Amino acid sequence: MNEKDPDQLKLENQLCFPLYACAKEIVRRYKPYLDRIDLTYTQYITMMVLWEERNITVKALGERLYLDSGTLTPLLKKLEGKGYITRERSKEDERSLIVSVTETGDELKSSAADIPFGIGKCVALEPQEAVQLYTLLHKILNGFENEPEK
Amino acid sequence: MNEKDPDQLKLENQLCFPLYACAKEIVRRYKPYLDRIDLTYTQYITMMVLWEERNITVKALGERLYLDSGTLTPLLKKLEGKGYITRERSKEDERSLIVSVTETGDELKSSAADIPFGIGKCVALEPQEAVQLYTLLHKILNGFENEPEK
DNA sequence: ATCAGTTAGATTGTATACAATTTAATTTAG
DNA sequence: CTAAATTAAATTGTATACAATCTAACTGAT
Repeated sequence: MNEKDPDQLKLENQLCFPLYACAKEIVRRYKPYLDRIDLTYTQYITMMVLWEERNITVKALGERLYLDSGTLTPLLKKLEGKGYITRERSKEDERSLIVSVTETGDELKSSAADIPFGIGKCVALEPQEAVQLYTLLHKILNGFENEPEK
Repeated sequence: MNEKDPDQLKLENQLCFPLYACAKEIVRRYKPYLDRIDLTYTQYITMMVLWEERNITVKALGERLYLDSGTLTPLLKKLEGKGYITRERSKEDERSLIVSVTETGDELKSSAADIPFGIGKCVALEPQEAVQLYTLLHKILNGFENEPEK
């Protein structure tokens, strides 16, 4: 496990690569399901937060989704265009934009209800392995939160 | 674990989301290291395959990296522009494009030698947990390979 | 109260990703 | 052998991502 072990630069010895590839491939497999409700994957996880929170600022949404305004601003404008959300400035702090789910957006949730099950079928893990993976990923994500301020 | 359990649509109950977020955040943490050698993450994993294989067709490269020509063609043209690779049609089959690492591209490998170690520090996992994660991710990826032809 | 510093979003520019289509080369079926 | 089918890249169009910058709104220290 040397710091300069040249084998560390082999693709098969990387941890990040299977993570990257897996995430990408699973998101790709969402597409046929998401096409039916006219959402992309990023739009879908955004709606997921809104189905739960009803309304949320762009900043809080970005923290939940690990996305910044450069990604969210155009995406939220698209969701607004589809009529699934509204965007309005906060009365208390005009800098903040509050995103809220519309009735149409809410109705989408029932159409999405079978998606997690459909995706589950394409991930070839036993239930207890899925829990293991979930735990490990969240451990990494929590590690990021405790990172030193840059 | 009902097929229509509404809680399945909560972000925190998703397996794909932490996968997506983790991959994205780790790639983002590569940036300062990769900036030094003027590569993006996708260019880096491409070079990693080339450091190992010396030369490879675009098709085989795409299979290794789970990327298609729509992503690879412009990326490979950039790597060619930087002088790290060459691109030439195969003599045996003019449809195939063979990508080869140049001497300059090869020299890059030693500059990259400390990157895996640097990234390792920002992933807060014990060595045995990293192995566990590696195993689970490869199990999912292998599951994809055995998928029915569409 | 004022202005320097901070904060929230929006914007700009670059680089992926990928579906769908196109083009050229190769293979195969009749 | 030749037309049809297949294959490998390239191209086109849409949608992320994210760093860097910008703008407007708020905060805080004096």
